[in-house]
Amino acid sequence: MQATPVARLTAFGNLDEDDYKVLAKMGGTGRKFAPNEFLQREGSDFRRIWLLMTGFTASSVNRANGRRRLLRIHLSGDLVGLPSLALITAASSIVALSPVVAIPIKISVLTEVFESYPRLAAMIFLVSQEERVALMDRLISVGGLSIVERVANLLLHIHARILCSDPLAGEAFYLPLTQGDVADLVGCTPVHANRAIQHLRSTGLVSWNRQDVELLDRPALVKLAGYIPRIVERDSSWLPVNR
Amino acid sequence: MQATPVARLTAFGNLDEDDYKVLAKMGGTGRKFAPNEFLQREGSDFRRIWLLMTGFTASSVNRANGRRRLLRIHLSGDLVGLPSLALITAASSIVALSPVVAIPIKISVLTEVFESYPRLAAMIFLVSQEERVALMDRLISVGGLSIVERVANLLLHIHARILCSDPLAGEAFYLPLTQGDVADLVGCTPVHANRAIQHLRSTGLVSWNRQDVELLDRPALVKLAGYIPRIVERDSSWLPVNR
DNA sequence: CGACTTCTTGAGGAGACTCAAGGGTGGTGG
DNA sequence: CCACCACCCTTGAGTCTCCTCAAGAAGTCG
Repeated sequence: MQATPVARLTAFGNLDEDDYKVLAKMGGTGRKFAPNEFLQREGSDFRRIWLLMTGFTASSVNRANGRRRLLRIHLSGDLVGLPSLALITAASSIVALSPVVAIPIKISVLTEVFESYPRLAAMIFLVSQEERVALMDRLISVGGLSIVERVANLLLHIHARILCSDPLAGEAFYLPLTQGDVADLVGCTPVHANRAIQHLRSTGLVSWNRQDVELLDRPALVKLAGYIPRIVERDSSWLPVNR
Repeated sequence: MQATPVARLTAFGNLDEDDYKVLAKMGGTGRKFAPNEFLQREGSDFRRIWLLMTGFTASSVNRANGRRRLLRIHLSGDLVGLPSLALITAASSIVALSPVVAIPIKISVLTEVFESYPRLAAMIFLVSQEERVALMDRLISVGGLSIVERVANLLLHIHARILCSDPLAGEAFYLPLTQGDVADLVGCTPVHANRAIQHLRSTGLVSWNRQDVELLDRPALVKLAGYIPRIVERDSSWLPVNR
């Protein structure tokens, strides 16, 4: 297992040797997915989780009007499919937005983690809490901001996530999303997403050509979007120790 | 600890004697809160979780326009404050919407649960996943439905939660929310919430007088709101056993 | 009884949607 | 190598939902 995919876990504290040992068990062979291919289908009762290695994926649901709604974007290092563990059928699909590599993980590994690696279990638990906060932030965004503000918010969020796994990345990043994808993410029509993007371009806040995005004026974007950086609590003293 | 507050846990499987023993440690004396009183403040770095015994609470953030946004409603049996465990400062406030009784729980109890009661830990983990699904459902609602549909959705959701802790409850329930609260929950103005409620009344779907709500035609409401019942997976075979 | 909050109703305006059509780009196959 | 096709991006015009502002009615609590 490379360093990158565990970045979300190590944000909360250091992993010990045993943790890495059980994580290594997760590291099987990755499966490849093409854009718009599904890792999981909404309504399916087949229970499996994935560890994302590379690429962009999103949780998706189908809408009455035929379009889809993208609820949450997932990047490398994310463990996806956990929410549907609680239900008899999957609440959302998981769809690849770019070429993706993901490792399927057996649920039994999760059993072992909870039974024998309480520290690791608690850290996975914390990542899930972080996801809850992220969903709440998206709810604030969708319910209270204009489309231009939501797009700015989305870009800042993705940029922060990329910085998390690659602290040396600058203001520019690769974004393999169509404007239709952006529309599905911020909850509007492709036409309107296009207008919002052009507004960000014309005001000089963002450069966005094909799949290359650069945040030209991040402070202004932060102000525009009312963006609140979420800083994770590292070395939480309450974390249990492994036996 | 009464039976009701553990309903969300037992939905996933049976608890054993040890589980109840550690849960009993949680059961200190409840603190009372008046409506609009805060259990937790957005931005606070004081880390604590609460077990709700009675009353309605909600996760709340302040908006630029002076109003607040209610992100998620919490009822008795909910463990609130978990998401902010992952962050250095609380992402949202937790506010009482009715008279509330809640038991403060020390974080150290959580440490003990993860260390020694893996089955209970996994069940709390599953409730958090269920919460993620609920947040995704709210995101679908806010991003894709009209105000009338969102209000219908909210009523169906609350009704389902009440049925969960009291299976004998009928179609009528006590809802201690003002129309302003409803507006903050569905993400609109009080004026518009009022119009939506009147629409539901005039079409004979809902009876809503003061704090008494009755769903007069639940099938029609379900259809209107595109409501999808989320059924939890009971007796998940992967759940660990306690040592 | 008076002050306050909540509920209700009206009118005008702004943002986002729908429908529609044209232009650019990459991929495929002849 | 070129023609064609599919998808994505772009732009325009009209419509509708929802918001804002405003004010009055009803209910609640001290």
